[in-house]
Amino acid sequence: VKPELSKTFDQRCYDLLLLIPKGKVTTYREIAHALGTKAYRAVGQAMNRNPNLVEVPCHRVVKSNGELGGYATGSARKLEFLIQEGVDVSESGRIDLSKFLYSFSD
DNA sequence: GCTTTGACACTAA
DNA sequence: CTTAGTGCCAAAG
Repeated sequence: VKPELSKTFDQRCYDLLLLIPKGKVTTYREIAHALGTKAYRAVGQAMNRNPNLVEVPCHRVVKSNGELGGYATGSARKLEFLIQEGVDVSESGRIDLSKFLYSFSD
């Protein structure tokens, strides 16, 4: 993927989110990596500020350890969305990244 | 332009 | 498995 440098960091994050196929998830780490930075937290900040939950599938972004992480309107919504898209979430609220992780490596 | 704020990650104990 | 501490970096105040 070739992020457009003219856009803001936040915008680039959103662009990457649009590449995530349905039924898959990615991690804050993967996004940061794809952008060539280690701003894991800044990625989360971008999501948190994202007012537009319908344009950007921010619910497909989880922590690198497989936990759900947070969500602007409540982590419960995030869980529902993921289940709805076919992602298996274990009882403890974890996702098997070896099966559902989408990488931006290209 | 410096300080604070986090939807995180990693290591060590 | 859990807790505690450190690092990270863009955006907002």
